[in-house]
Amino acid sequence: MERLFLLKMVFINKSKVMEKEFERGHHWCRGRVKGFGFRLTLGRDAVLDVLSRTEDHLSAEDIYIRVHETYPAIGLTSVYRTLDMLVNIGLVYKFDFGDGRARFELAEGPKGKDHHHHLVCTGCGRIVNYRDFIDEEVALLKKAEEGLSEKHNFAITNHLIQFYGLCEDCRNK
Amino acid sequence: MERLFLLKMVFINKSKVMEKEFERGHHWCRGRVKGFGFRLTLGRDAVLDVLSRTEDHLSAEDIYIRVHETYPAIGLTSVYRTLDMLVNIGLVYKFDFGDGRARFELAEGPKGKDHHHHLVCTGCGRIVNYRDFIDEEVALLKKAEEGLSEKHNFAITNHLIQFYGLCEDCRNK
DNA sequence: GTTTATGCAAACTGTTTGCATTGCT
DNA sequence: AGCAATGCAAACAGTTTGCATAAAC
Repeated sequence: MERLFLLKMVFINKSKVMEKEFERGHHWCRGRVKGFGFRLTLGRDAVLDVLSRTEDHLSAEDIYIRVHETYPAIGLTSVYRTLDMLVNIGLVYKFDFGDGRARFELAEGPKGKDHHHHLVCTGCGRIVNYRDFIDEEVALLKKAEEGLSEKHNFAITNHLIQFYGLCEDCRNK
Repeated sequence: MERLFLLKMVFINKSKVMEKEFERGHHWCRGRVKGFGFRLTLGRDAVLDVLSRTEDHLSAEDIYIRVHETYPAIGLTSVYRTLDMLVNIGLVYKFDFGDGRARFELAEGPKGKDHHHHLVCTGCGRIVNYRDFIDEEVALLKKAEEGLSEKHNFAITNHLIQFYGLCEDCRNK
């Protein structure tokens, strides 16, 4: 009960503070969830909140831990189920960076898509978002998509680009 | 597997590989394995043989089953350990297509690199190799690599491109 | 004869599922 | 009220590890 109250207060305070233009992340997501006929529960809202507040690439357990701080009632299972649902409705992307656990990030911010790709350090696993060369990539990929659709009869919906290498720290070892 | 050791062996082995002209099958791989100081066992040879005979993207268990046909003494554990070693020396690529199991393919055929990327059907999991637009992609990626190396201080060693979509069969359902 | 590689079984890890209960709407 | 969503524990799948044995070199 009191944690419900606490959670509400957090939201209220945050809203007041951030009401301006630095929107409190995921309001717009809620309509999307409901729009698909899913119920907007505290757990789901908390998961969306965590995702909307970070640039990191969180694993299910990372998310569970962070949500747990403000909403301790949540179980890891629900995090998995929520993420699965969010991926299915296209609100969240699921990535694999080769370390055996899935990573998640919001597909879209309040300001629209934030198209970027990932730079993965094969030494320490660090992941960097980059937004350079995106225009050229998109142009090329559009072309490739058209060609591949025709040649292989695929209806292409998505693509993935990742670069692998060693970050500065790992190179100096 | 110590990095230092591997690096040394790479240089020593370079000439050996070059002097051995292109032979049939996976003969050329053997020198590479030995060159790195590993023993060429029946099991390892059989794994390489399976990989060299297919265009498919086999999982560890797929490989185990195929090797088992000609060399029933092999255990799944050895397949995993062999693949791990082959990935480490760069003879094999390891991929993840999102179905929860790793897939492997020979990095290089007797005729040299066969640079290609993958088209993944999200309906049935079918994977198609494509070799179109590779030149343009490589040109763009080279450029991106240079820029990213500089900007994010990464020494980029590799990249991954995948397209996702629905194949013809899955679209008609 | 050394040292590396192997097979087996058991451990591990991330994820999924069955089921009784809770709690949105 | 009614049904979707949840938590817990147990199941699951792919992969890894410990250890005694076998086999390359």
